[in-house]
Amino acid sequence: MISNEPLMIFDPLQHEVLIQNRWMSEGVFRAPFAREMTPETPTFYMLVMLPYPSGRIHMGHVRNYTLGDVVARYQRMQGKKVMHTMGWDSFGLPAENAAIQNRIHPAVWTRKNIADMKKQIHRLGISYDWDRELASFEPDYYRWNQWFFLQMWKRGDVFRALRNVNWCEALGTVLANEQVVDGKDERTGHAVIQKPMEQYFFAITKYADELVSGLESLDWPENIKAMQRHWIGRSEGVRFSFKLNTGEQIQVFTTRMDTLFGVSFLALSPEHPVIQEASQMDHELEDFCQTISKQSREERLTTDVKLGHRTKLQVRHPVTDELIPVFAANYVLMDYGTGAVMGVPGHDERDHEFASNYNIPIPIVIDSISPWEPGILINSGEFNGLTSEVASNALIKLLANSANAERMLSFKLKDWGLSRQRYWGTPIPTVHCPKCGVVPESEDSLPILLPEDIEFSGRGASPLTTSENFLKATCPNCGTDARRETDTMDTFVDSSWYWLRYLDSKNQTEPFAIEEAKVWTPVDLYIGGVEHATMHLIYARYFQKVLRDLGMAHTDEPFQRLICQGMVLKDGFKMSKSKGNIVDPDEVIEKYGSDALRLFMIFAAPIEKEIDWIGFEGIEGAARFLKRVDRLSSEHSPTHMDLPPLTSLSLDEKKLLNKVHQTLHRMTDDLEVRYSFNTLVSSLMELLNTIQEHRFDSINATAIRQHVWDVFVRLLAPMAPHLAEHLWTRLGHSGFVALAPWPPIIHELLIAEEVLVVVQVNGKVRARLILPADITDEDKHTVALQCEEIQPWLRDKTIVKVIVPPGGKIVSVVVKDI
RNA sequence: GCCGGCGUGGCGAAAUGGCAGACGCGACAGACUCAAAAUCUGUUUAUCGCAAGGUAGUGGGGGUUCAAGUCCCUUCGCCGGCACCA
Repeated sequence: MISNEPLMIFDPLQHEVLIQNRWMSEGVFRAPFAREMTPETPTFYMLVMLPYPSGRIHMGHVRNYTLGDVVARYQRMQGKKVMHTMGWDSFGLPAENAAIQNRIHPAVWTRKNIADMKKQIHRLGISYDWDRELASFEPDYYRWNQWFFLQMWKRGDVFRALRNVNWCEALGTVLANEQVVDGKDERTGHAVIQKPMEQYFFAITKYADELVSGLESLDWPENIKAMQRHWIGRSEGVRFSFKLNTGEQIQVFTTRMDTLFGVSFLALSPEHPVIQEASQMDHELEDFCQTISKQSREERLTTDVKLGHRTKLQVRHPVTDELIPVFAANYVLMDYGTGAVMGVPGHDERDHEFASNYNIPIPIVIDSISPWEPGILINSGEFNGLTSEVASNALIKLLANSANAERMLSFKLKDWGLSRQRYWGTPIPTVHCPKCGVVPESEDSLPILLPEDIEFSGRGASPLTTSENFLKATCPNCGTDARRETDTMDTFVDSSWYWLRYLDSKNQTEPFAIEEAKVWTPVDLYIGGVEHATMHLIYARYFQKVLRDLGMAHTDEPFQRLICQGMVLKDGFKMSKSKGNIVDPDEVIEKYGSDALRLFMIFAAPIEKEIDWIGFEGIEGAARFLKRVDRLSSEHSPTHMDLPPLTSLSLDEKKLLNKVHQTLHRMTDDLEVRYSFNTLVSSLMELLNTIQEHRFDSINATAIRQHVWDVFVRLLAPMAPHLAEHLWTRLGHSGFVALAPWPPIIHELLIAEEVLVVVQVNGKVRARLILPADITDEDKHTVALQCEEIQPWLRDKTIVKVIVPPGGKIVSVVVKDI
């Protein structure tokens, strides 16, 4: 050891990089493969959401990665092997837009952005295993998207169907929802219409029920679970048919079978086949359907005026045999339920509104508190007097044969449309054969590579259609010349399994080895933005279930615990380039160091809340704290002496050690159970204040101080790892604090010698007593009643009762006037 | 409209039914300094009081409890999600 160097005061700008380099060169954060570990080795998988490489990291990233790093570093100090990695969600629209605007190839643009962001993330000192880094735009990654697609095709999980897309006639291209503003292309202002196009789908609705029930077992925030439940929208109901006068049947879906006698019309979606057929002989109906079809989905959903058109069709009520008119109505959606609704205006708000507009009778058939609630049936023939539930069951039974009534589950969740008419994505591995139709590629032809000879004009069909070489293919079935599929995959496919690729990112023969997944998954903790609460987190859960059924996963759910962190704002607004209110992390690091930035991010607010970046005062506070730690600990000269026997300690010394171990206990709980991060910092600040107040100079002082700082520095290490590393060395330790064991709690030091007991009279605090910690509850009772401070409050009163909660810190006396 | 969450000092916040405001920021005062910065010390919910101390207080109202920021009911406000889902 060089005598002067270890006592050096820490200079973030100078020392942080050196420490980062040491971590890197020694491979401190390398995660082992399952095959390198014994089965008993404890592991922890700490995952943060895969970032899009936009070019610069922002404070939201800093917050996310710092919080993840706190957990990763803590778990490592607990002796676990930790999987903590970083990668790039590097396909998607922005790269393609950059290509159109700046004539730069998406791959070049993306590579540069990744390099820039990586440099920034390095400066934060996050403990990633960079050997496992991945980027979804590399053929090495996306070939496995294609491979999964083929496996899913085999299982019948992929299908093709028509669905509306945003079509811009002027550009001859499909646009993403975010590119369409007010029914126009955001960039050029050309009109956008809805046009049905044939596309690929993953049959996610097959798993809809499991995606709802699976939420139960997850340790996720309630609001996220609620969002997912809502999104999937499971509802139990009945499907049955009404007969048209032509003999044809119209199936409806209802959750209120009990209101059957209140049906006074049928409402069908304008896209319903029965309406489509009828409109061929009814020009007014055709016009109506035309009008509605021009509305975008958004328009249709936001108009509160319900539009309808009375058709010439009528159906028979399945029980009463009455004639019921059939309407086409804009408020009925073809893609939910059966696309047809039995109109019960007496007991459904929307039907009521519609019926009022079109002078349809409004029969009342349920007696209940509110017209929309279940109750007792009235005006319902032989069913009168039954409860809604009993009547529903009876009606289903009655109509089982005559109207094919059966129970049915319905979901709001739609199948996952994964086709994108774009270049910068995973090519879908199929060909269009004139003889065999759409045929999947063979596995050994993968990867289907993105071609380089592409023109980016922003108009016309997918850029892939401009590559002659790419289009040329042979049918894997019959060998005839075929045209290669030009659709690429939704980028949500990339992010639906990446945490498994991290486990085995260099594997050339399979997406990952199952043995690795068995050891490392499910992910123990996943941290990311709340904006991914539904889409990404549902798609990822779906993929996990598919993988399980392919025999490639051993759990039903991918992410056991989830935390969604709040955004980082500036003056109440989201930081964004257009608002010019971005605070660049680099700027902060250059001024205060990354430890200070990290500490502030942890301390500023509870993880799930927003942080408003008002100014740099918060950061300065964090930097000030770190400087105090550095200075105060530098007053101590390291020693190898052990902690003296506890019996030889003075009260003052015990108090300090007490605080140390109470802090340790609390912080361990915050990290292990509560996942409360801001309180970690305040606990540590409190401890520093206590250390500063206890500057005793006794025989045991040096040995005690060594213990105090040994613990303190390790508690600091997950949050401010650079300074902690520096101090660890200065305390005379070799090796990295990052790999040092989390300090063990000395239980004798957890219990204070003295405790504060509060005496309340009628709920008001009247005395504070310092009593020996081992006092019995009986003695507490006695001492409390005798203490001087409460006597005035007992004068002229009768003591009704005295409550001493077992082991508590309070004595509650209840009195009343004599 | 429905679902979920949140309302605590000047500000960010803490408090596992048991001392509300820990910890930090800011502010004010003092020490050091020729001065400033940095650092250190103290004060900082309101209100009454010279003080000791009292009283009120966690959006509003009500309740349960010896004890409520915390649990229950109700009401207002803010944020997020979904939005004709039959």
